[in-house]
Amino acid sequence: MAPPPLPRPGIVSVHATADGSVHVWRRDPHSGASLRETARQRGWVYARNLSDLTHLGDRLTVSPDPACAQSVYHAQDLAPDRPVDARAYRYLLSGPAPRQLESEIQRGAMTARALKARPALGDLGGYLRLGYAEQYLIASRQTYHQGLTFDQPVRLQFDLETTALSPDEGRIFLIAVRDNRGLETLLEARRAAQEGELIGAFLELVQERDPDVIENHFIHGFDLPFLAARARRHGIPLRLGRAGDGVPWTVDDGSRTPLWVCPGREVLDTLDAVRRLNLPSGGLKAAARHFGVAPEGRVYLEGAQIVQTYRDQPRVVRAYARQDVQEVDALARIVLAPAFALARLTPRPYHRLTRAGPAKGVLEPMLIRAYVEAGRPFPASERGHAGPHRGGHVQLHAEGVLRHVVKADVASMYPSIIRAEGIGPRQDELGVFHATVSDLTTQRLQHKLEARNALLSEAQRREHHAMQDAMKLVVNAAYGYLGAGRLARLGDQEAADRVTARGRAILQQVTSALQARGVQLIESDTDGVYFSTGEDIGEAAQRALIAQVAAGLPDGITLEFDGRARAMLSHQVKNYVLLRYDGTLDLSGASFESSRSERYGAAFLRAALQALLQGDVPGAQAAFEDTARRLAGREFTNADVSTRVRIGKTREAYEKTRAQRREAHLEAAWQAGLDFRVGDRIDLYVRTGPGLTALTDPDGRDYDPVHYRAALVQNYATRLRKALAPADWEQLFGGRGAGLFDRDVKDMQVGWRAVLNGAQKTN
DNA sequence: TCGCTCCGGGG
DNA sequence: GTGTACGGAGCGA
Repeated sequence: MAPPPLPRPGIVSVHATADGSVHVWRRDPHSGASLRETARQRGWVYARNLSDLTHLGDRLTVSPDPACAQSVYHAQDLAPDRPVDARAYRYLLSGPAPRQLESEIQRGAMTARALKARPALGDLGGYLRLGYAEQYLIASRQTYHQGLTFDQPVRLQFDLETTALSPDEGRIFLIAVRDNRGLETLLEARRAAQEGELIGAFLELVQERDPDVIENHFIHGFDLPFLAARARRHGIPLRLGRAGDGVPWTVDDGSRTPLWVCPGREVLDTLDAVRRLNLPSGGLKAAARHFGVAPEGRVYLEGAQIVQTYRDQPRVVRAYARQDVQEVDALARIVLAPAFALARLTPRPYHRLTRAGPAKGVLEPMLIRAYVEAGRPFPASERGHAGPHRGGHVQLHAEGVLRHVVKADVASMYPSIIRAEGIGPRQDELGVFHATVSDLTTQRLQHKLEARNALLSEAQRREHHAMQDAMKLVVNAAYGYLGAGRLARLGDQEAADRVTARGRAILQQVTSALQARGVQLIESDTDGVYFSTGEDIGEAAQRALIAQVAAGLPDGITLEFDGRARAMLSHQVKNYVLLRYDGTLDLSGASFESSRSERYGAAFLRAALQALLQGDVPGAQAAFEDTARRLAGREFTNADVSTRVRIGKTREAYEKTRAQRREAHLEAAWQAGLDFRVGDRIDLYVRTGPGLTALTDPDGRDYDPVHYRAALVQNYATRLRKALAPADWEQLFGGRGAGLFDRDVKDMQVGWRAVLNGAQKTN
């Protein structure tokens, strides 16, 4: 490769094409000015051997030196004087332009491998090729965003309001636009005939504001495809970008909604980032509320109401649309910050990073870059090994209600082990895996400190926080990458096994040391352990106890205090409830936080848990009796007992199969005459007589009390079994009615029992 | 337990 | 024009 140009800060977008032209947009970190540069690149591909290129004859030069500009095709031999694994990528190929190089490889492979059709480069074994922008960033030793904070690039948000969800059925009547330089405006087309002008005005506005980044929620799945379809219908070229004709295109990256790429501007979808957070809903409004950034006086409109509301009260819809883009801006600052920071670390464009997996998509390009920069062959993949992979150690030591509970965990256990033990893939002769994890961990600590440095501004601290978050993401991906099998080029399952084996040993050491100090273990899981001190010894003493155990651990391994609780109901591994000292209840695991829970049952469970965790058995009984009484007296509404399910068919599709096979959920919706589609959610409840029924009257009370009384025991009271002696549980919830040998409830106590050798496994 | 398919989300 | 793919739930075998 040619000697790298000097890296310069402030890259906000790179558009590199197969013909070798590269456009780079920068934002000057000091003046804020936008700079555009044009470069050419030859492109490069790692190759195992040169057997597909013999047809090039003397157009191909082979030497240990990097290509010079004159050589048409060049193969740099990265291991000229040493033996190298035949499966290693020994050569760095380059040509006049990426496409020409690739075409020659493909052409040569057809003859060399006697193929009938021209193969895709990706299907040809023996090559390692990255995207053109990635090739440019690595070759020029640059990454995005050096010296830039999140708001230095011009960020523009826009949001469409349309008359339907599909561009075949609806049109755009309003576009809300704002940017982080003070723009906030609405463009409208009150009549259908004005839609073309509306789109034109929007495109003009984008060119005028010249943003580096375009953001919205679900922009890849809704706004851009809708806009593109409507523009096409009007014959308007969608000049949104700033290179070539500026028209965006889609890239199928394997996800359901293709990625839209806009030359010279980064298209960022806040939904992609939100999806990583596993919130109950990924919707814009829910995410904004979750992060507390919903604007004051937020207008909420159902999608289907929007058109009618616009007709009757246009101001409401205008406010709604304006708030949408404000919300996207606020949400983006939070959820896009990790991707923005990651773009400084890995040689990939910003817009790729909300979708890129942290291992293959973020870490691996960094590893490849390290080999390219060192001028060394990229190692051959390890063949997977046969032995079964063992994960972390998970064990239940006690079940029932325990008091004064502490959680201790090993900080960043797997990365710490990788670092402390020098673990890395066998084939990684440069040790870049270990060096990368190690460097990132060190730098991360620095950023963590700076993020808390009171001398820095809020914005600076936020940048440091985002940086340490990004580094954490990569570092945590490292273990998974080792074990990822064939997908990971520098994966090594044996190394992954060494990490987990060491982790199990460390956890074992922690639990033994705790036991030796007389505490009761409750549950240990991979890198953490819950235990009870029996008596309340206070937080300081609990922390001191953990510190004593930590002192016996190997260098580089830290055991931390990770919270405490007044009491814990241990139900099953990973299924437990904590009563904090401030009275709040934390429920964990599918047994306690199922999305299918009915409102009446969830309320009972919380009330009963609250009582039991305070040792108040009569209180739990009262909650049960109260719920049972209200069920029998139909004091709950149908909505209180209903559960929400998702529909997997349309009404039409079900109509066809209904005669052969009835499906309970669909049948209920069908009977109710609902016009349902795939993905619709419907609420169902059980009625006396007809059984499962769609909820059409939420305030009604015609549910089946007998069914729900049984469900109260089966689905909810069951979760309390471990807290009580079996006979007591039967007496309280078993539904036998009062008996001769009944104990007085006031004499009953919550309790726990040790689980001797059960429930031990690895995950 | 595994492997496959489908969904999310937007007006 | 770009690039080997997201994560979880739910289902059937």
